[in-house]
Amino acid sequence: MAEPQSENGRILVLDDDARIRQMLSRYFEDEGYHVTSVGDGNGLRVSLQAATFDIVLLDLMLPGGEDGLSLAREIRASSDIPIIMLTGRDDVVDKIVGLEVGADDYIAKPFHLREVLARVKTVLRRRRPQNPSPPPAASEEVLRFEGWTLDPGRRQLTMADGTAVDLTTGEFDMLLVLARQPGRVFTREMLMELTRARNWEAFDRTIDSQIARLRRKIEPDARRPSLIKSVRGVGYVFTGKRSE
Amino acid sequence: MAEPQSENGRILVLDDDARIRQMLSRYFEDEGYHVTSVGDGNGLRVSLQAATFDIVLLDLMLPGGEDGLSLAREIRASSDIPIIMLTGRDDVVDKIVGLEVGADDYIAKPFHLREVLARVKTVLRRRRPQNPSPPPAASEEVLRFEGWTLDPGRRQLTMADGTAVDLTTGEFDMLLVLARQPGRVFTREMLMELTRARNWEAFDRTIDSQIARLRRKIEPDARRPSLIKSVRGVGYVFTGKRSE
DNA sequence: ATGAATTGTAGCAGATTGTCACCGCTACGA
DNA sequence: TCGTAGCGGTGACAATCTGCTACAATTCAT
Repeated sequence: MAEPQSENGRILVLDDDARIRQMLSRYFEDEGYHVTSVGDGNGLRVSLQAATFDIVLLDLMLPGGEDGLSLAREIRASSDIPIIMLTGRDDVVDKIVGLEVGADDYIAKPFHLREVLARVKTVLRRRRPQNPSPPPAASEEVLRFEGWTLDPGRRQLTMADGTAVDLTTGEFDMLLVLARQPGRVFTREMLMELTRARNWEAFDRTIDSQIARLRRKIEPDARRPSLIKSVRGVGYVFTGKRSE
Repeated sequence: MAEPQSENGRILVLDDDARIRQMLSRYFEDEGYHVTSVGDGNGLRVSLQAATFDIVLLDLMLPGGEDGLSLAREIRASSDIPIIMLTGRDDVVDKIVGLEVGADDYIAKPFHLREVLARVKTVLRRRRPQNPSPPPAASEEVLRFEGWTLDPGRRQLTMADGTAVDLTTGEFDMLLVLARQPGRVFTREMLMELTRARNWEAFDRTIDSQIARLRRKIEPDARRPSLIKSVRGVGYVFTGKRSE
């Protein structure tokens, strides 16, 4: 990347955990965003006074009497800057209230950086056109096929009997991309672009390996794949039948 | 190129950047396509009303409240004209959503004109059976004939007794193309176009081989084919009776 | 920082497909 | 009816491509 790409957007991060702040800062800066991070409500207020941001990532669980929801409400009172909340995994109430308060999306901790990036991009894009009615359609829908359940939000796959299948990030991403469009044949190049950040190099069998690993975990008989089939000379297709 | 060759296809380009529009226009016109280019969503709508096109090249990043994805969705709602999206280099979310919305392919900016031409040709050439680019859900119907069941979605063929027949990618594609139009005679050239990506070369018995292999797997008596018959001097026909 | 987990590479084995060569059959005219 | 030019059927083999195991390089989590 020879590009300067320094202004994808200005992000303000509020989290009491310094490691999380640093993690987000580094990642987003690498991605070409300008990041300011603060550890408490006052820092947030000061920063918002001092500069303008395109989006705020707001941790809802703050120590010491601080309350993320109040802060969100406070921000909303004076501006309509997009807010993405970082919530505890199962904090359903917070999520709901958060969206009511005017947050644009929420991400459950622990989260994957790639996921956060995706959400940020989505929100920023959605914002560009005037989007006066904040409550956006919540996050993505769950995909069901042949008894399996793929939950993009929680990033987990469960079998017919309810058992959770342990997929790695990469495996999950791969499955998600494929399963979203059953019957569509994806080339390796497309899969590479859609699941990795990296660049594609000519003779690369990475995708094949990943597919093999994924099959091992989800295909009853890896010799005769029923969910993910290969299309010689082209790539792979998801052949599971979507159910409602 | 002495020929007038003005009808390779009619392309509609939407991009807010006039330079890009011009670049694409000139290039594709040189290549014998008829190009109409517009700079915003309204232009797109008007053009689609006014004339018919073979393909749409759609920039996803539009200024001023316009949203390429919405436009793509809008187009899909009323027609199944092929769409190729022009996306930002790393915009994975856009790519995924774009494909979900029903785009046929995407090209990351900045792109090479050659590349665009290649993709356009590919998309136009084959509305391939195996590459169901039609609207997302449009899972195809299952074909039944003489007890056999051919399921394009799952890419599998089952016999009367429910046993799955193990067909290779090429065999499956071949059968699918033939079985979709029982009684229609396909020349070898058509079959080559419809089942392979490669180019056709004069003396090629590839199709014959593939047919032979396929027959071996599905014909009760390969000597006297009952499902796929040869038409001397022309090609092959599928003669199985479709049943519902 | 360090060990564990995940992902990227290599390379061999097995599949699948592209070509060739050879043969039998069909169409057609002498 | 016989002979001949072509065409289609096949088996054999080479060229490609995919599956998989093993191991190295990275990334992640503590």
